[in-house]
Amino acid sequence: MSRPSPHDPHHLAGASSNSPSSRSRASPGVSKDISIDDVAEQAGVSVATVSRVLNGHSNVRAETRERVLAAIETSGYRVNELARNLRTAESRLLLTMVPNFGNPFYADIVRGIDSVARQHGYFMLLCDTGADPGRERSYFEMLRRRRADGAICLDPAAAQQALSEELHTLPWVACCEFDADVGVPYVGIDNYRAAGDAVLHLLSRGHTRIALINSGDGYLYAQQRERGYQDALHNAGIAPDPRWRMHLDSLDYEAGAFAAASLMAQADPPTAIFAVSDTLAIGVIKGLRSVGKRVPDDVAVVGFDDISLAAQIDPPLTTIAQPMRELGETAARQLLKRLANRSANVPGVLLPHRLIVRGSA
Amino acid sequence: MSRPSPHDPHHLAGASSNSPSSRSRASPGVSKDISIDDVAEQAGVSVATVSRVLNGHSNVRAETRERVLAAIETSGYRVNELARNLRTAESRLLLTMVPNFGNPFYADIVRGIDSVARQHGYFMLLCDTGADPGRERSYFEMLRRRRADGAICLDPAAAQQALSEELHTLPWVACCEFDADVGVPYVGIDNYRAAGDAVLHLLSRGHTRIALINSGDGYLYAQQRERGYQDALHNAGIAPDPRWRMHLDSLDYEAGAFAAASLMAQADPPTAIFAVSDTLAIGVIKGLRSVGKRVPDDVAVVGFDDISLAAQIDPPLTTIAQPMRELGETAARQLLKRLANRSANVPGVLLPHRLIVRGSA
DNA sequence: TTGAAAGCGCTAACAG
DNA sequence: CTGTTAGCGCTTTCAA
Repeated sequence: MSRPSPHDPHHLAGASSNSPSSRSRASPGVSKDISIDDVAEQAGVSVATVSRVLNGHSNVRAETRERVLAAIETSGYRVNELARNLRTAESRLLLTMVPNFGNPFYADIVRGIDSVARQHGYFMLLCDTGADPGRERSYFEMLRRRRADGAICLDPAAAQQALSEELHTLPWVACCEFDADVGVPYVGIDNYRAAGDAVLHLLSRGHTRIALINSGDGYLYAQQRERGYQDALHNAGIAPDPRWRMHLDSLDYEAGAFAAASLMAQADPPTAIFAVSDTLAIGVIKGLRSVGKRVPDDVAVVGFDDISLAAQIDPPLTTIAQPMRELGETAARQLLKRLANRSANVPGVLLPHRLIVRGSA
Repeated sequence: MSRPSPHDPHHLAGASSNSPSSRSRASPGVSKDISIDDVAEQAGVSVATVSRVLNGHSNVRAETRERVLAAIETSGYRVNELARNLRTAESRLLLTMVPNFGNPFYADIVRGIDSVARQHGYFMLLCDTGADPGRERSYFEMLRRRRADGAICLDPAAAQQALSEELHTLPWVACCEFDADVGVPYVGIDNYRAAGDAVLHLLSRGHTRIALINSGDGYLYAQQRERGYQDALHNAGIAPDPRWRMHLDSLDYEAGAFAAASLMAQADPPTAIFAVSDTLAIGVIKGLRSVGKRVPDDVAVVGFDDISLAAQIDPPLTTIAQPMRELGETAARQLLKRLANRSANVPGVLLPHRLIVRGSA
């Protein structure tokens, strides 16, 4: 998208006008709306011509274009995108649904989406669904009502599936949380292998009593990571104690702290903990400390995601890094591709993760 | 907004239709769009009547209404909001501009805005400006182009002012970061008094060598808190050492850590630090630890905001709490008020802060 | 209680 | 290169 386009947010018709004439026909307080007709009249051309210069068409004589531009400038005209959108049958809005935007994990993903969207002349609407299928549905409904052109959904697969029968025809892609078999384009990482890598690291440090602090079952990634954890342990000839597997319904710091403390209260407590998210892991470290355990000396901790805070805590968190920004960018590009060609076959894509070894394990 | 409204996102015309007839006229892959005309025809009424039932008008005979509803249901019709928006000349979209949505401080504010917006049939578009006046301008431009009806801006006052001449006529309100004299409706807290309260607390703990870690001058709140800090000290008969006042261009953990370390490298280092944001304060604690200082024994730390993480770190952070959720809700209500009545006089409002004493000071 | 008809402001054939 | 014109799909007078 290199040439100036009508959808480029930076292509501001008359935006630099500070002249008082911008409000030439203003009645007290309210500035009267100027339409394309006014501009046409002022420039002595037809609305079609104005529309052409607005949209950067080349078939306008330079001199005419200047005249139109001047009229736009002095009148302070702004395109009415409501009208444009109706006419072109697109809203140029993309939805991004997250279960909880207080979770720092989403920040960079969302930035990635936003940046690609803007590059292509779209705006991104961030929607907090609270992982509630009802809320989620109401956002998908925006697609049907043409308030948005497409969506990227990071909600739990469970919530997605609750709607899936009716959702197949809608233009959206799943991000981070997806069911490869469901036929919706997706982008994410290989959660199974990533969890395995985390366990392998702990194993290589000599741990055998390794606990898993997982989130609830609504998330597919949770199941994938759990299988990765179990298989890695089995492959090492270790039969994991089921008491060491915890399932939490929250990713809050508190939840992690609580889980860690209750793990330590067991008879033969684990010497290492793999938490499926950094927020959880940070809580775990706090919980450990509160019951007098040192990290990593008494208990090693590995997290997941590599949020920016992970490097800041004490001790710095060893974790599996997800390429958040790329995840978002890729998802956005997939969606755009689907929008450009509704029948395009957009495949699922898996991006690489990597283990970041810091102080906690 | 108690009666079903055309703008209630939960008022989903025909949303519960799962019948295959929803795609009755579908060609392979693409489902043909159904318009209000189709519904009218199918129900044997005029489009005007369909429109009336869509909008919950009472002047439709019950039997007719049923017929229309049935037609909507079986056809799987969805209102085209692009058309509706053009006709009613509103987009039902509100913008929220934040300088950096990775900053957890904004999470609850944004939730507050979102919740009030949704209650009133608006959607909220979250915009990350990066505190860049250019980006900010492009979002304000959306108002002029009618893509959004109003905006709430949390950007630095400096960025707002860069645009202020042209922005007076636009429907927006400033939140948290505002210049009361500029004539734009605002909501925030009394930063001057809040900073004073933080200092008073440190004073009451016996500290006299109190440092200030502040953000850059672009933020008005920074100046207000700095004055609060200075005056509180002066009133206690203390002349603060200028070397103890630091100005950072970032609110990152890293920045706080670095500032703390360099403070401690001074000849007569302070025994207490007041950081103007919790993220900074968390970094400060880490920085202190990295140079071998204990908190609060060697150095006391007070933060600002009371983000959820504040209670989780070690030691738990003493801080000034802002009523984030209420700030957002109030800002949204102010904006809505202004939208409902363009000439309404919407005053600025200050919400109460409070000191939360935890372990760090 | 209902319908006919006039646009909302714009884009895109189509014709010149 | 430019203008005329027909809508996009909806809401809303105005009349009946």
